[in-house]
Amino acid sequence: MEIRDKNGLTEKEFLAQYRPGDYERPSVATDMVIFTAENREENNYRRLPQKVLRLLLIKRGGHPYLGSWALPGGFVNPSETTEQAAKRELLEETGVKNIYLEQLYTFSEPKRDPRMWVMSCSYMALIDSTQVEVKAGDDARSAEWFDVLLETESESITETDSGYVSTTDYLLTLTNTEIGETITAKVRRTKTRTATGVESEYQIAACDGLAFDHAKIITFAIERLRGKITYTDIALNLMPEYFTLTELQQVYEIILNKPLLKAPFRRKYGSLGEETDQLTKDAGHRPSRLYKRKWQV
Amino acid sequence: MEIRDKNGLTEKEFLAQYRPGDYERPSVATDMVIFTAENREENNYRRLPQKVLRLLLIKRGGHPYLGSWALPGGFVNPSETTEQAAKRELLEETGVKNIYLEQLYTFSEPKRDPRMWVMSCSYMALIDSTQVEVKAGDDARSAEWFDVLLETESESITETDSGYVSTTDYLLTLTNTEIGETITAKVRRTKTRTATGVESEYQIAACDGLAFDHAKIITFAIERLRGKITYTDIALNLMPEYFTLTELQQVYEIILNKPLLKAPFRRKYGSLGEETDQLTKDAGHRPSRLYKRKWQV
DNA sequence: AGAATAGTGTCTTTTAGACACTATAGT
DNA sequence: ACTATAGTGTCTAAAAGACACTATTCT
Repeated sequence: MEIRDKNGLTEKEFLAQYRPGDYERPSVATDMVIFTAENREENNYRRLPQKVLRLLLIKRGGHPYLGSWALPGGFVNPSETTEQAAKRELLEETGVKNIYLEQLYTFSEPKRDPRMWVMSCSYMALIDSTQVEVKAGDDARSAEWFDVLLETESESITETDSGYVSTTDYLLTLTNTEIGETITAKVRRTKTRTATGVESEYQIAACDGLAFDHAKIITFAIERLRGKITYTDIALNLMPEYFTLTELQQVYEIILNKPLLKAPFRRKYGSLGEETDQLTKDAGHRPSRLYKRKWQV
Repeated sequence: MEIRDKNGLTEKEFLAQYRPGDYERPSVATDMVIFTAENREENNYRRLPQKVLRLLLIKRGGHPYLGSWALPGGFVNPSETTEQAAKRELLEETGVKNIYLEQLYTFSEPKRDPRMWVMSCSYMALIDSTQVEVKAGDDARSAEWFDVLLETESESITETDSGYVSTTDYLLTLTNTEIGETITAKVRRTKTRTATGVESEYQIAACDGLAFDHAKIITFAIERLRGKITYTDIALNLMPEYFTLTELQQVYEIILNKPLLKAPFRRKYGSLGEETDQLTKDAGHRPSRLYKRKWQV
């Protein structure tokens, strides 16, 4: 390793004398979309509890977006990776340690934070509701779980001479009935296909109660989740260790936001669980077999 | 918008007086894996030219990794997104403007650059070889296209009591016969599945001639490319406007690194092209119909 | 008995995989 | 005529979709 550069320095000498320039650098933060699937009890004793998809938001206690809700997250330290930073934040916010965590996308619009240049490396986390124990919010900030609903309001495709433009208008609704909060946002996804390139873009068309570009990040996360549950086993990360196949199907249905047929669902996804000899009890109807999470390889 | 924070400031007043702290910030760069599919002529006049998958590397003219090859890229400016930075670099390196570009992953190991804290937001670009016109390298740096081969050397899965550990050893070989360079790297991918979480990790086990963690980035890009060609139309981005179905099949074969059967391939991917009434000529065998790129919606 | 859910059987349609066959330009 | 590739037909097996049927527990 005795190669010398044009100044006659070896790599070791070069690094010893190296001083970074003083050009501007961005702050880098992680933002996390933490999903969980929770049971919502029915008042009819015979009825099964319904699953709901929820995500964690934190009320902002200072400017900017004071009073709005934001994804949990924070700045990355020089001694850690973005993933380690996300894990650290996750532990602080939810007290959960070993968790499914997946990098989503790095958002880098220069003006996405009105204070300064901040890039956000976003992550999606999936946790099973039996593990969650959200820390009591201290004075400045309160954390709450919101029911998630992402609906496609309209979709259109326009053919152009060299490609097409496709537009999807999403309506994102986040609700928490206990504290009486409802957040809505409209996110438009545009995909422009020309002869030699594509542009994919998310725009926030309307936003009531969500800070920064977090409506984009949440939409992105739900799209990713929808895409992945059909061909991977990530849905298991939302399930407790023992679950029934109907519960698993409900989780698929709330994520995809559409009903699925029972028999084909069981044929396709039944293998995500390992049959046990346990049955549910006191259900007011035929008991259901419990399955154990079986991670696919 | 007259909400005031605990210091009695409105958002506008807050932003006017806001001064960023002087904590350390990372430099953020983009690194690009630019793929193209090129024809390699055969010396038998009857034989079809074979497609090869190539990627662009740049020889480093200074420390660190002086003399090694690196992915094209550069630092992100405060006025642009990472994607705009990638496009700017792409134009500088290849002279290509409208291109398929996809964000891959943000690599953030604090020590991935020995000089300082640098995060890399990596992108994959696909360009069709008829568009490429690599700029002549100036004195300090030369850009070259390398043939790409990613092979799975070994694969193993060990079941643990609460999950499993799966290991894939990849051998990455990049060659350019004209300049007589061969670069090899071994990348190990480890996926650790425990009761309540997954860790996915890429490690460089050996590396000869590639700078930084670029062997990881390239491996990641090829995995993504392999995954996506089976269920999207991205392979079209590697094709010229008019192509034969055999050429398209060859592109699939070099990316997946395995032979495919002709009839099922045509049934599945034939619809990626729109039939024209043009035929190839002077082939020494039956001419082939030309198809036009047909972007899926 | 009746409500509500659990779980299975089976039909049709689609898709994937494998392989063999026919077709055609150029030398 | 022969070479090398183009392009199609068809069989089988597997998967997806739809729906109806039977089974079981608790009140």
